[in-house]
Amino acid sequence: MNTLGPALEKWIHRLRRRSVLSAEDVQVLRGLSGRVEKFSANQDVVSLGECVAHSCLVADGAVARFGQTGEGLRQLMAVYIPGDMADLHSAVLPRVSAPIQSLTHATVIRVPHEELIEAGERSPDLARAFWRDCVADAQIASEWLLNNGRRNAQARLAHLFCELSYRYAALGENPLRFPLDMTQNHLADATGMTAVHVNRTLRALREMELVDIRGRTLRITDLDRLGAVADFDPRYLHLTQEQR
Amino acid sequence: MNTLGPALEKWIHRLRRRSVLSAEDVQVLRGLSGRVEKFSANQDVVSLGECVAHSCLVADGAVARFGQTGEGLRQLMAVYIPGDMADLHSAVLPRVSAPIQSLTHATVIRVPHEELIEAGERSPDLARAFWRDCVADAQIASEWLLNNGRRNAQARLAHLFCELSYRYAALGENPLRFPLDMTQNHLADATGMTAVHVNRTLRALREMELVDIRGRTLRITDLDRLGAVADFDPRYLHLTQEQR
DNA sequence: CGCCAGATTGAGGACGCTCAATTCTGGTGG
DNA sequence: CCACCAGAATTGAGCGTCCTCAATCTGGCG
Repeated sequence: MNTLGPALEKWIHRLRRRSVLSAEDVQVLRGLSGRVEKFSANQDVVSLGECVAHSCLVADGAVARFGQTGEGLRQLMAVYIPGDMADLHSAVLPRVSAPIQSLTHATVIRVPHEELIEAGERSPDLARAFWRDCVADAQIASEWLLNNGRRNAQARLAHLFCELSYRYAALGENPLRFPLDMTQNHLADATGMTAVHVNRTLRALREMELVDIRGRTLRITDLDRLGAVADFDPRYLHLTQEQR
Repeated sequence: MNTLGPALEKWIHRLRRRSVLSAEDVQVLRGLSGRVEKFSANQDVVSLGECVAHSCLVADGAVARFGQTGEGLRQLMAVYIPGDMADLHSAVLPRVSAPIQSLTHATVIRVPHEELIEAGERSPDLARAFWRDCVADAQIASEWLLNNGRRNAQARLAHLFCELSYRYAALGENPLRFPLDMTQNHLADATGMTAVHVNRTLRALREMELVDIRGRTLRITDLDRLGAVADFDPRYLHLTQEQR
């Protein structure tokens, strides 16, 4: 364990679910440094247009990547929970094309690109693991595109909840009861809906006894049926190792 | 020039727009091999669930990546035109989570992953260029997500046309008159609409004197106004070099 | 206790969908 | 060279999901 604490371990754990890493590679990862920063809700972690020199590892809370139209409509492009390296991709494309903001109180560790790139140059396996991680995230974005474009309101929300459930499960946490650090406005921006319609749809899901939101925690009453409503197939998350 | 011909040169050209590559790196790329394959419309180039050992370089025509819901609704996740390496990402994630199909007659060159990976291991710059290319593609998918989730029918189609215009321009071709190898059904699947509504929206765009589709070619009458309707900002395409 | 962001509810309207029929087009074989 | 055909484009009518606007309610915090 190093100064970056459990968040880094979670990230390493996730990388190892997706790639085979040698003990040395893991040691290199454990040697990464970082600066801890805390945010309250709805603050820019990384701003649009900025040219960043660090990637953000989420240690606590939740952050998200936002897109925005000219009229100011927002679209959430990804949600990051503890153990996620929110913008690993910025290591190779440092100009920020979509800002990252905190959804609630969040703490983030900024890891220097320099160290990530150097680690990748020393170990091709590590370089490939980083590349693969970005590709896996891209496939999540693609699934969101499908979700957004071709499913109805209930399925969209259900799908998002299923995704989070599996991601929390992969962290070893309870997949049926986990923090949902998003307001209904955030949910609306994630699913391309309005907050009003999110509210009504949420009520429908509650009345179907599928999910229940109490404060900041989401309870999944029936994951199987929720998955059926969502048309959910967890394979796109690439949470299990699939080697070439 | 090698056996892979102008398609490979186009791809190298695109990589060099996004990354600085040494002359040696370029020579390595030119040394890649590949097997040419031809397809008629709507055939699987790469099938769902398959574990592929090659990436597909588009030489002619157009192909696209498809998502599909349980009910069979389809969502186009990306369109690839000549010079695009459609699934470079499969080099690190070979299991196909979204099939690639031809949109019209298309010819594709299958490049062995082996050679790509080896090239990346020899040259960290090349490895980073591949990684960056995948990241840039991911940002295009994110922009599609925003487009799909937060813009109306006219803007969605206009945005797609603008994107293609800039991508053709980057290949040195006419940005105001280029092949649109997509049926209205494809356009519908790309934008999360129905074919009927695509048709009506297309008529509206034509009546606004913005675009005109004749057979398989798209003519852009007024790119500036089209861009305004689309709320288009080409930066997400990463077609100009932006170094760290 | 007052304040404020977020959640909830109502009513009406619009954008895009469904279903179905018709026309157009390009490629095919006779 | 023409007739034919299948796929694509086009149009109409009616409907439904989701949006807009606006008001009210709730819970946490200073």
